[in-house]
Amino acid sequence: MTAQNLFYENVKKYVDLSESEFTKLSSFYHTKEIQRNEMILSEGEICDFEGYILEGCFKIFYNEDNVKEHILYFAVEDWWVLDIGSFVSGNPSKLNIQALEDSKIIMITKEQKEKLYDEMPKTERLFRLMNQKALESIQLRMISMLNKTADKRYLEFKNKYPTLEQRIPQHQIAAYLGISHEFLSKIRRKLL
Amino acid sequence: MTAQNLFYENVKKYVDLSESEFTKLSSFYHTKEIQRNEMILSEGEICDFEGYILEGCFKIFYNEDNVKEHILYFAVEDWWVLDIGSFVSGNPSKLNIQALEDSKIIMITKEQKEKLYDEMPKTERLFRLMNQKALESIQLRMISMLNKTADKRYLEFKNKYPTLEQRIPQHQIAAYLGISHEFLSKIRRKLL
DNA sequence: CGCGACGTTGATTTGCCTCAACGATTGTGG
DNA sequence: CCACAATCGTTGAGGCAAATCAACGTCGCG
Repeated sequence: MTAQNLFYENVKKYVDLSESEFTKLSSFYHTKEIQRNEMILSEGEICDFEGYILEGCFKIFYNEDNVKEHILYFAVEDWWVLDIGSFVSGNPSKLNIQALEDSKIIMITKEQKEKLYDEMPKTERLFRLMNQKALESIQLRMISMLNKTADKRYLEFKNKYPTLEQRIPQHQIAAYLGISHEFLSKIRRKLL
Repeated sequence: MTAQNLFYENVKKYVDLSESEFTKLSSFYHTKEIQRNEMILSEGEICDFEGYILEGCFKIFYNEDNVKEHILYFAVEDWWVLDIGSFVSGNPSKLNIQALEDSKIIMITKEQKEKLYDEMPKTERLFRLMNQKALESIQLRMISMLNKTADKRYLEFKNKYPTLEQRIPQHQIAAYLGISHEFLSKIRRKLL
């Protein structure tokens, strides 16, 4: 499967689109290659794009006191990268988005997105469903945060994203789990 | 403003609807009065409804080992009550929803909701936008969880929902913040 | 080679939990 | 209308989970 087809397959899970409709949908997007460590959004900027990942991996994170990073989520193939708050409201973002690998995404600007909704009303449904999925998934994580100690959350993460656990440095996983990297190291030791 | 008007005003924030369109939209919903402490969803059931609160207050919570409650969110006037995961997928819910006050909501069944989308495509947009708002708000809370100690989170909560802080018993606020009620009590003492 | 990114380990401290005991208030059935 | 239970909040003692700080080893890379 080519990278572009990944998008088509994914879209078709949510709405019926003919090939020509998909071609039209695609025309609103443009491809972008991003190098490892490149920032595609920095705190204070307005997020005027929405990206869909064809290849690679990103972290979406919050920077506390310019010292500590807290990772809101990792995004890999078939996920979205944007700060939805900033994208929707047009307010400056508090988040940062950075590539963890050389990556390839397709992007749409806010302006184009509005046009897309106007010209292809079907996409309202597509993005409603995708938002629902995202909402569900972050709710599950919130429950896990309220509920479970760090070792349980780590096991859950490994279980849920076995490939991510390989691709991403441990100290970043710690920043996602909400613990220090030292403590994650100690958890891993115990689990052996 | 009557309770019904609350719904109209809220909907109009997201999409343009004529009065007759709104009447049609309303016809998909039915009003329901719910008494304090009544459960409208229990763990294991399928959430086949979506409710919009006209009056009152609910907690949406997860029950750990049938002992400890973790509150995913509180919902008051102009919020929604449902388990979106169960509602969308049709799988049994892990969540519970209970009224904290005598309440009045309007409800729509899953079946009716599908019909609503079919007959009034504009509502796709309405619910897409509402989901976006919900997504943004839970993301903010997740950052706060990753980021802040309990006393900061408590102040943030008070600040953001000053009225809720009055309406809701402290031990429930503790369950929302992810701390024990004893510890919340100690935090409050310090803050005096 | 030398430096920066990454990971490990130990010592100490701190945030928060658990358990237990105790008022105050509310609710409820007799 | 009282008695009693249930709910709610407070406080203290002790313990555990996780943070912080510091030191050190490894690896990849300019």
